[in-house]
Amino acid sequence: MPQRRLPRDPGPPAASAPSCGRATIADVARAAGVHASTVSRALNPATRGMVTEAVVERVAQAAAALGWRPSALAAGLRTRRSRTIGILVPDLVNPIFPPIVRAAETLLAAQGYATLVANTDNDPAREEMLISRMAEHLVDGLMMASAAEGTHAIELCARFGIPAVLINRRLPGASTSAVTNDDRHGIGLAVAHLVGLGHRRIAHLAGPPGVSTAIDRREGFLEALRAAGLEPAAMVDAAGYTRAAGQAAMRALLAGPGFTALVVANDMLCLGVYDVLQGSGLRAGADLSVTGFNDMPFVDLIDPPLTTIRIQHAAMGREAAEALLAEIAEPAAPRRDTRLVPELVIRASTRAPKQDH
Amino acid sequence: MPQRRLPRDPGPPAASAPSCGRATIADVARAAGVHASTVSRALNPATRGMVTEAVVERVAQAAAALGWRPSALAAGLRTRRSRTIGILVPDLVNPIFPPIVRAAETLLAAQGYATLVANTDNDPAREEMLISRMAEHLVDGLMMASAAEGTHAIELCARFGIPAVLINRRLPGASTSAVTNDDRHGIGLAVAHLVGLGHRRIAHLAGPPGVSTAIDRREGFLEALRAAGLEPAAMVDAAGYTRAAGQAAMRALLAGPGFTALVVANDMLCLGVYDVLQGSGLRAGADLSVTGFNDMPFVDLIDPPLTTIRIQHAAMGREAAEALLAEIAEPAAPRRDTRLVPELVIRASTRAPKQDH
DNA sequence: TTGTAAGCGTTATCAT
DNA sequence: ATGATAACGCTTACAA
Repeated sequence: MPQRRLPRDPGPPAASAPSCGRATIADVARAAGVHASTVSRALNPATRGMVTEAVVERVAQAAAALGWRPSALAAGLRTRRSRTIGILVPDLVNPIFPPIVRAAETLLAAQGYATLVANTDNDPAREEMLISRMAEHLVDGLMMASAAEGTHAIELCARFGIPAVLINRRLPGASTSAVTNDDRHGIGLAVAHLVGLGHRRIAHLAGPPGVSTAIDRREGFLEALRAAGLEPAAMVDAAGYTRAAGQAAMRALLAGPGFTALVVANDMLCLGVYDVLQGSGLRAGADLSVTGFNDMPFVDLIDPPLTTIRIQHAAMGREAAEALLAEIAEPAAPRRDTRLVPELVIRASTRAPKQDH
Repeated sequence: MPQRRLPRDPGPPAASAPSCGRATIADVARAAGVHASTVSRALNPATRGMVTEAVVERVAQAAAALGWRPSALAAGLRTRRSRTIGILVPDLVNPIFPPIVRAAETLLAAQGYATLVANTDNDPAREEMLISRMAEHLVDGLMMASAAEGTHAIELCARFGIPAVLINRRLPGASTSAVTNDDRHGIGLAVAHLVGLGHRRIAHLAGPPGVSTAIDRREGFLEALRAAGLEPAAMVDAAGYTRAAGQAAMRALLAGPGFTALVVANDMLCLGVYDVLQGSGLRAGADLSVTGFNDMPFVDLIDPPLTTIRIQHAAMGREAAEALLAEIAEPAAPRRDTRLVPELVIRASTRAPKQDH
């Protein structure tokens, strides 16, 4: 006998398997002979205390028997939290991001969160669209790696009321928590290393203007040089943190005054530097000392292996996730500005200069 | 005057901004002077046709004015689709996965989907937990890269009714759609290249037993060798697709009969091969020709640059996403088994053998 | 400690 | 073409 479907037939009070699809909390309640709200309390670790041991047991058994799984959507609709965190990166293919995302995801998963990942392509419009979409999905928080300049990401998050944490780069006036590297210190390690090797004519291939990592590393470079009583031999800005931009900047540097060592703002740029060096019949290490920044995967395998500043990729993802969860748990808590301390990794791209000047 | 909170005060019928939090469809309805269901129809592209042009316009304006954003949770609860897709990878840090995930995410984002990413660590228990969690979040589909052996992933997806697509590896008896490489063909390209260079004593460093990529590449190796009228000089299985496993297998190979060329099952293993070679004072290319598989990022920069089989990383992610969306749209459609055709990339790790045997 | 009932924001069915 | 209403599955303030 066909029945009107919408007004769900309450059916016989006896325990019965769900007619179709997944079991709901009501099915479990029926099977356990208690009310749905009791099931909810028994199954939720936070409220389990309100329920008698025996009932908890009975409910758990019924739930297991029916293969009940909570609906994150239904719960989220009610509680206004989705147990979901969003991560925005410019481009997951850039090798510095996977370790960060991976570490964050692992920590978040352990805390019961699912992780949404999206690529912004450094495109503010796209970023805006992605943040809106994540807001629609009611993400509990957002981690943003290397937000592009001129982004409205922070304002958007604020408007949507989404707690956010910045990774890798800070943003000029933002009062958002951030987990970054101590870039000034890091670049100082490179300079000190080169000075220790006997270099006196040291140049800097800087990152793109306006980006916090570039600014801090440039300043750190100048500061460290000054501390050693030296002047920069040359300075050129790259147009972006890309291999191609590294090539262009390196060509510009070679057209200028001479230098025996080059402090580069990041490893990706170094790939471009190596390209140009190879094209000029020069060799990193032997003819020119080169240092990078990031110690991204496999720069230990390129030829010659790159001396660089190792950042704590995984710690960055972990700390950012922790900061975010803390902020979600206690929205009023003060923001954190965490600086991770990088270390120098010496490989074959740096040696003493051929001749002293 | 304090009021009871839960029974939401309907308030004056006049258009009024939402008291707090985001505007709902009811707020928009009030502002536009129509019923909520009309708003829903007007705002949903699929049902917009049911509503008068003028009303659509009025509703759209009201929605914009109130800054209304749809709630994916509420919609999902009702429609049983979350517009969310899950991607499972063993380890995002393995460089072959980011390009795949990135391409998939980009395509999915364009189709209005959000992408959940998680790392399984090749741990079946963890994988099971992650799939369950994604099921709780009601993912509309799941993409699984390199499912571990002995996994119950497929059964789980079936139980939860989640459409799934395999990437990179197939699974023995699975009738799931899969997007993989034509591994037999690919490895054949490597063999043909080496034979063409004059090699006659060719060995194979195979992948871990039981994995489809390893099996297909091993068979493809033997087949291509036979086609050239040759016998394998040696064959050793690696314990996994890791650098360490590559080292171990390479040591085993060096302990056996001699060979002038080595076909390795993947690039990551090649890193281990290079390590051992370096430790033995040998050089890839000069002393032993070596080929890899995957053309993962930066193997063009290692020393010597690796001759390898380039797979279509991005296409893999794209095709898999497309296949998944197709399956979601038409669950009854037949499964697809897509093989992407790889190509040979010749670099400095292969040359003619020093002397002919 | 447990039951009752309302409500989270949508969509879909029915009636008009 | 639009309105009324129930339902999606869960949580929680309140009552008992």
